[in-house]
Amino acid sequence: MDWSIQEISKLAGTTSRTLRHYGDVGLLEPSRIGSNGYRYYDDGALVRLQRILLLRELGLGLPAINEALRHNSDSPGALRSHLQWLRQEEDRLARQIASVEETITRLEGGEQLMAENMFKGFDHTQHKDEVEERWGKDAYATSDRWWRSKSGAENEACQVEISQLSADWSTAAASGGTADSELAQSLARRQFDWLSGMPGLPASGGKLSKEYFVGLGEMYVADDRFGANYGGKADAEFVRDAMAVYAEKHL
Amino acid sequence: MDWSIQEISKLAGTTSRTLRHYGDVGLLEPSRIGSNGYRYYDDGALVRLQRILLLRELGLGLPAINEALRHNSDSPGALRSHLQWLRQEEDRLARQIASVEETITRLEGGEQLMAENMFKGFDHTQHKDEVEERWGKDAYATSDRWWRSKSGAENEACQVEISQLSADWSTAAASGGTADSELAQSLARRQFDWLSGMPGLPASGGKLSKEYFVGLGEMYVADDRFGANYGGKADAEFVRDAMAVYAEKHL
DNA sequence: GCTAAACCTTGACGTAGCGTCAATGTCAAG
DNA sequence: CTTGACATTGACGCTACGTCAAGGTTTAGC
Repeated sequence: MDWSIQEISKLAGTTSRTLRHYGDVGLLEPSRIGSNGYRYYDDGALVRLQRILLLRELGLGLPAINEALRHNSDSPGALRSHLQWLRQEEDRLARQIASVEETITRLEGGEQLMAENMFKGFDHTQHKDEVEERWGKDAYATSDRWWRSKSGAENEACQVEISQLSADWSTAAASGGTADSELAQSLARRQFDWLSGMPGLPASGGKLSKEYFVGLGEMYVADDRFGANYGGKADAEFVRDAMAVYAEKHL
Repeated sequence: MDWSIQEISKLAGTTSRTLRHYGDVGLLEPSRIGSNGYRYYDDGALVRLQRILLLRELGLGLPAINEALRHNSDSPGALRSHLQWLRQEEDRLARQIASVEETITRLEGGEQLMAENMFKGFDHTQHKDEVEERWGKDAYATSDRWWRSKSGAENEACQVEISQLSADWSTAAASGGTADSELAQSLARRQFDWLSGMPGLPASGGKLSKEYFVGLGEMYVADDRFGANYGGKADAEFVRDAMAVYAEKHL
């Protein structure tokens, strides 16, 4: 007892195109091929097809399905790892939804579509490649995880803090003071303190590493994103210099 | 002040390939193109690029981003509809996760990776919404549990039985007999007996409810899935009529 | 002035899983 | 014999780029 390609496709609730595709990728071959080239499927193929479709509905990819069926159709191994992936996706989606909601809220509050960008460049996570090269992959990953793990409220508080700091730097730079002025140094200390609150950053003697702190200042100048969010390169240089002075004095 | 393609890609934390792609699809054109064909981007382009990347991280597609930026970069309209889609995805994922977990549990219980599809359309559980509306949630849930609770062997036996019944219906419909022919009526009785074996179905006087039996026949016609598994709408009508005749005579 | 390194260009394939023509051959019914 | 339904292979399309490939440009060092 066998069926034509269209018959079996209807039996299983799919399309003939799908069956041809499964044949092409070696997932389900016809049990017989007529002299005219027609594909015919028997009930063994039907059972396999139904298993394939079941697994597909569960979200597995075709290669994974092939593996699962080839290895042992009744062992939950493939499903377990697939479940992990699904949970990760769920997490990712949840975070993305939270981000979108937050962004909408901020837009409604009259803020610009720049919010995180102001923050960008202030910590090292935006200089991924360079930071990985200089301080190792963990520094980036840890800090990034930390940032992403913050709740909406915490996140917002962070944003406010960094926005304030950012605005104060701008003001100070515009006021024409020097990098070793009291104002600039107090800002450098706030910046240091803020960075100290982030985990995974290079430290020495329990404090944020001097090398890292100075290097970050250099990045601000080298990487124009920072300057782009402020008054330009001059401001970035001002910040860098103030940080360098602070580092020499206190680190 | 403008940057080369690689400079701006690093500034924004992306790649030159991405920038070329954005140029190709008209999402972000270079602000200037040198006589040698080199692309150059100014700070206006940088701002736009950063907005693009922000929206992209939120999961919007490139066309949607283009719309959002062209229409009004600070209106949350696009984000709202995107949020809806994200929530749907979240729902879908949650359901998929539940299904996978259930499947794993059943596999651990020694059950087979069964084809529920052969069975599709023949009982009411495939018409979930409608059956819940007409006969209450219990009818669906009970029957579904019953089905799922069957062991692999039982399940397979069931499959064979229902496949046979299904095939016989097809033959009878194709043979051109009437709904009140002996053949059709014997099939209706087999169908009735089979359904009688399922728990949770509406009954009256110890027998399967006439109303339910007739209604199920109507569903076969109304819901194209049934016809799709057979010879089309005509066959479904044949089955429905035979069932109705049987119900009048015996219920 | 030459050369190698580094950076630029366009072009095209690959990805996941089919949907959707297109051009053409085959089969069952009237 | 014709018509219509169904079959075949082939190839493009879709998302958002990654990844060569082949070849031109600029820059830095000798």
